[in-house]
Amino acid sequence: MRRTRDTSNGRQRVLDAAAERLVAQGYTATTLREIAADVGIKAGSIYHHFDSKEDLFIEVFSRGIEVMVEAFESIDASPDLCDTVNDRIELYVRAHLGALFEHGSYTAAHVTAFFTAPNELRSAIVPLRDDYEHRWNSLLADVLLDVEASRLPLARLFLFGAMNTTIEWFDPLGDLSLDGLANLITVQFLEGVHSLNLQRSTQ
Amino acid sequence: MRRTRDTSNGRQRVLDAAAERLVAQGYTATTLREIAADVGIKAGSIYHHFDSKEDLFIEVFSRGIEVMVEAFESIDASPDLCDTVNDRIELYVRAHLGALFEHGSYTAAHVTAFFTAPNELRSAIVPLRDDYEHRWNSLLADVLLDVEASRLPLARLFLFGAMNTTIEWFDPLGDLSLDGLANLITVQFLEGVHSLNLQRSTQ
DNA sequence: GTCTATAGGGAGATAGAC
DNA sequence: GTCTATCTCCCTATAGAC
Repeated sequence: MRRTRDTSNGRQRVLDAAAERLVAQGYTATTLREIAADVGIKAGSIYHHFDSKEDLFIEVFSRGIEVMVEAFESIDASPDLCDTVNDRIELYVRAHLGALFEHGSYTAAHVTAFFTAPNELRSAIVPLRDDYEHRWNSLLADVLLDVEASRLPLARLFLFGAMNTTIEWFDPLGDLSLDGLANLITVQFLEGVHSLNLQRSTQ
Repeated sequence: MRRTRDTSNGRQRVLDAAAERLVAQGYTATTLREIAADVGIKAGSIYHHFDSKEDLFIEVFSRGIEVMVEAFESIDASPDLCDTVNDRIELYVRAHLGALFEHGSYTAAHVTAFFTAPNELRSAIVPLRDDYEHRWNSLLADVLLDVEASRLPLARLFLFGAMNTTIEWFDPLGDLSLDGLANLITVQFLEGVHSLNLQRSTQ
């Protein structure tokens, strides 16, 4: 594998460092000086790659969603990997968790630090977030034909809540594997969502 | 109702303003100048009430947990309000959501901004968090006798994930009431948690 | 592509008058 | 209990040398 001279390498390392700092500290607490030090350059040099701090972090957050979308689409592309509806959903849950824990810090940065970013930056990212959420809503509507459709968007929010907060406590090196975690979340979600059919309409 | 001269009133208003700013902006982005302006005083005056920014926010976060604990204990104190296990859990879920949406911004501030605060501050709060989480683990263990006990701590984490992220999307003025939300979350959680008994052991 | 040097602004915190 | 004034520090961002 030939290693060509990659001019974007420095830029990439800045992005990686920014994502890691975001997870640990949030937006405002993360300084360009720290990021530069992590990479081994000076703060001013970052402006050769990005126009501003906001510009840099827009790219980090966007990449965080792209990682999730790519994981989601990789399941879409192989629709015959499993037999049952439950197993199919579990694949998507596993992909989402994989984006959080196995493909760098970008998705983790997005999930933990998005709400610590300035409003203007968030506005630029919201359409991408909406797109990913829409994919999930469509998936659930296509697959859970026996569940009242109007309940699914709310159920998805509960599912996202359970999945995304794993970033606060799950240890990939602990006893429970990501596969095991995906299985547990999926089973609990699917049993729960089916129960909504039996439920009295809400006040 | 006689209105006595209350020397802690100014202090209380600073705390309230700090909690609201925390929800909107996170720890580092919230400045003492802003908080002072919200209250109608100058930044330097805050130091008459608190030793430091960190000191002020420790009190905000602590109060956020106290509100949850008080809501939890108010259910403990009236154990004969309902017949079934499900209804009983629903009362606690409703109390937790009430702390998030109906008793000021303190609990919301804690849930959204805790991880944006400096490490030293977080360390001071962690024992209080642990205490509240322990109450929930005990509650579930006492009440869900038919569920394998080792699964309950994980199930509680899923439940907290679903409850706490409602702060990102739930609108108390919308069509769905807090009672309705509590009912939906509880039903989905309980059906899901019972399904764990049937599940293969995880890898 | 990275450096040094620095401009310009805003943060937390303190001292002392009122 | 609040004010004004100010100290000190660190941030983002820019300019120009190498």
